[in-house]
Amino acid sequence: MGIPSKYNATAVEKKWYDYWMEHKFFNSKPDHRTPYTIVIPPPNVTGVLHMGHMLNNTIQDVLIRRARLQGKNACWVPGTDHASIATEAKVVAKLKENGIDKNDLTREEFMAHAWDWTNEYGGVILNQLQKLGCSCDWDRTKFTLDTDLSESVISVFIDLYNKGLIYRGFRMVNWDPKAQTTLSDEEVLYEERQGNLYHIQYAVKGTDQRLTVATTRPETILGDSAICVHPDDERFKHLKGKMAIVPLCNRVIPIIQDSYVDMEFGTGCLKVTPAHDENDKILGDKHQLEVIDIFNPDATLNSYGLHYQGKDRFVVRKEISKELKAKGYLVKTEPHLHKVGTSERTKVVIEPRLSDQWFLKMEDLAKPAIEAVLKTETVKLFPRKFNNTYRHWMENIRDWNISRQLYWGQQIPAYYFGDGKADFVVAKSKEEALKLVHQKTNNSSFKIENLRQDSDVLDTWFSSWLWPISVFDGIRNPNNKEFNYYYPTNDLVTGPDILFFWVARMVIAGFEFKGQRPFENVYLTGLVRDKKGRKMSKSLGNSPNALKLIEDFGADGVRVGLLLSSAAGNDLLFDQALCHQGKAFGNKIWNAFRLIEGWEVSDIEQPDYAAIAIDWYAAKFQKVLAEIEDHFSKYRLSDALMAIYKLVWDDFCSWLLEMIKPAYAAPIDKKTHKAAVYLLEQNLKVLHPFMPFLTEEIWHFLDKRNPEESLVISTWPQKISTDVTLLDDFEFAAEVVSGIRNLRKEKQIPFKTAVELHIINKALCSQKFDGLISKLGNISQIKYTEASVDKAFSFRVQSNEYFLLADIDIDFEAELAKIKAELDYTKGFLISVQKKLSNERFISNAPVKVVASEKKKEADALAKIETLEASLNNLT
RNA sequence: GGGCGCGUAGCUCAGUUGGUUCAGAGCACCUGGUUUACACCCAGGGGGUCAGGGGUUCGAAUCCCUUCGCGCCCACCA
Repeated sequence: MGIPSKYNATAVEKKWYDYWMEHKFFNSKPDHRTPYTIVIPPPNVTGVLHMGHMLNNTIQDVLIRRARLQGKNACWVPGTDHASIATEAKVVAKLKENGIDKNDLTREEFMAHAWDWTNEYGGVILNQLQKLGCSCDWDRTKFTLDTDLSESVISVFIDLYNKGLIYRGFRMVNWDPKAQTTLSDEEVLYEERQGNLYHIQYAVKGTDQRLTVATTRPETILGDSAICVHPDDERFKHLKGKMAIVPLCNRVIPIIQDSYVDMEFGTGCLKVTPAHDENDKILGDKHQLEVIDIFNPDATLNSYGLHYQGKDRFVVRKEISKELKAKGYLVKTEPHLHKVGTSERTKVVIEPRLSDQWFLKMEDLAKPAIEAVLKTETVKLFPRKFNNTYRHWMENIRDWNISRQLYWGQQIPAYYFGDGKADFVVAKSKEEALKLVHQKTNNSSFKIENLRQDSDVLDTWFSSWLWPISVFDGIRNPNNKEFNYYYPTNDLVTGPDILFFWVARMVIAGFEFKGQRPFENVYLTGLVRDKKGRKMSKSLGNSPNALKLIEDFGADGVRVGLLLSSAAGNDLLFDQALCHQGKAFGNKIWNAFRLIEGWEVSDIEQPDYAAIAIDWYAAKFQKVLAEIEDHFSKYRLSDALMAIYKLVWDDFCSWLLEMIKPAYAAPIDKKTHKAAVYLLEQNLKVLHPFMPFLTEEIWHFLDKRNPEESLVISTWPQKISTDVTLLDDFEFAAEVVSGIRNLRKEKQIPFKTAVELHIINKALCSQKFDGLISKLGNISQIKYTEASVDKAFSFRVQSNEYFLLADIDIDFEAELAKIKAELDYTKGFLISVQKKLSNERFISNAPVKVVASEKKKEADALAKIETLEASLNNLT
């Protein structure tokens, strides 16, 4: 089989992905090996691959592939999330396009449409993840609305209800008037908006006095049930016990006093609208005020809105302010910057609204989860800085509103049998519910037809918080083999934006339902931003097409590009140039492989220089391998990749291959070639998690023909002991080579011209690398000498002196100046070191090690000065 | 308003317990180099008052105080 000169990523990637799938290399079953498990953060079933997914899943794939190479039983469970609000919104929009209004459909009809839609468009993202190379066990693919997962959700709801942790409450919730559902606090985003502060006058009943309130929402005056002033406010003391008249609707409301009011803000008079503001609701409860809801669910005004009935809240705001002004009630309007809650999904302004909702008590549930992260560290966050954020949220946790007024999701298993507030039971089926009703009421005349199931569904996160458990069926069958084997999972990789939505709640669920952490480590990635630091978004159009990137740079190139500069938890400013760098790296590896494979191998003796070069790289590889392991242990994946990048590019390609490369058209000896191939294979192993396709392709060219010899299921390099002195010796030799190259460049001695090198080996450095120095510097002969050489260019490495003999005129003045400059610098350095050493407090306080190193510096400097002065004397 | 974090080369960032050449890496830039794997390349080079100021220390990018600039999270005053 010929080796193509260009690497064709697209063709290669498809070939190997199919091959891996065909041989089921990604599949996992419980066995005797140590499991290594990751559950994917399930993307929205309707989602398409974007940069965030690519980063996230590349990281997971790196971790899982490395674990697989380490001989662990690697299991990466993929799947999708039903994403109730987002998906339902898409289905509603789609139906609307076809002229169908959701409200005209029954629940069952709507669900049928939604499932059709999901089956048709859903899960596209999973195929896209395959293009990226993700080695998930696709046979395990789960969906949060699968029957088994839904059953788990329902059973958890019932369990928590029976424990007294779920309750029904009439509460102020975040209402999304577009989606017509409630949102959790986490789904509300606050945006700074320019609004107005309207100063509106209310008449005081029975007097000709007026008082002025300031409000940002004039339309809500129709729902006012009191005016509130501070009890200590001298300006309003005379109003105590009086009544005020609401403009336009002329309703008479009390003037109450409460220290909640901020005397400094606005006019010091607050209008109280308990139905439309959380704080007003609290005030209302305290003072037993009437609750007047003026809105329909879509945020148009209802009959309390008088002549504004049916109009949208924002339209009314404009119109009512005009009317108030015309009638003399509006005395002032001033610009006011304030924050407005908006829906994360639909972007519309949230309306605080009172309604019956289901809540989960969180305080006690959170306790083990707080302890696990902050005290015992059985769950570790990477980077650690998120511990503080986690603590802050968990210690101030509020009850979780888990009901949503949607169809798409698990319907709440509560069944009503009467009109009273407590006339319901919670059960997993109507039949069971009926039994409970009979028990509860002591009345067996209730029939199934009399039962009405709650129409709300559960918050999506109420199913995804079970994900690490439910994908292994750990709720329904807590003692099943798979669950016991794979759970707790090892690593979770996700964005910090869902630390509370999801991560914290999974920890809670893990302890509540299994008594164990759901995962050991949480790797929090940064957000992918554009080059200018802006969030990537559709509206800005700054998000690159993920699939196009893979086409252009190859999956390996994109993976490397993404990882090259993405430290955990830091935002990643994405630049396509990074992918280009990734692709170039692939090209470099490909060509290194072509070079090695292109050599003609012959049964000749191995040159000494080749033997030492091979030994050196073997030692270097081990050193870097240890660094890589260390980086991985700290989840510093980009550092691990950079270490490999430099190892392969600089040490393997630029040094090793140049060192062992045979002369033009000459063959290479068998032994060196075999060693080079072996070392290349070692490189491929550590590269594989990052660049799975390219490495597998090369691997198979290296005589690995059988499926069971595939790189993907190969073994991670072993740690072995090597001759570490070679590393220092090589560093020294490399400096000598650099010295030669510099002189050649400076004096314009072409590389083709061989030169002689004389060495005064004062530092007594190893001569092992002389052969290589000759080869890399094109040195005709190396001579060791005691005395300086006239008519030669010189340079120094530590206290060693090197002379390059070339057939070129020497500029003595220039040589002299160079040596003098070096001498001055070294003397200066010596003085600073000696100053430190003559400081008694330094000697007595600094650790022995540090003092010793300063002494060594002094000795080295002295030796070098001696060398320099000697050559200076020789020249003059 | 409360909390957390950041500011190091043109850009993106490492720098762990204050102490070995600790002032670094990658990219970008500049100079030179094409017959012999790769111009997606090779060899070299320049570039930083570690945001500013003060303090502790024998010693500070690292610890403390302060000023300035930036980001995130939470709560939210009508």
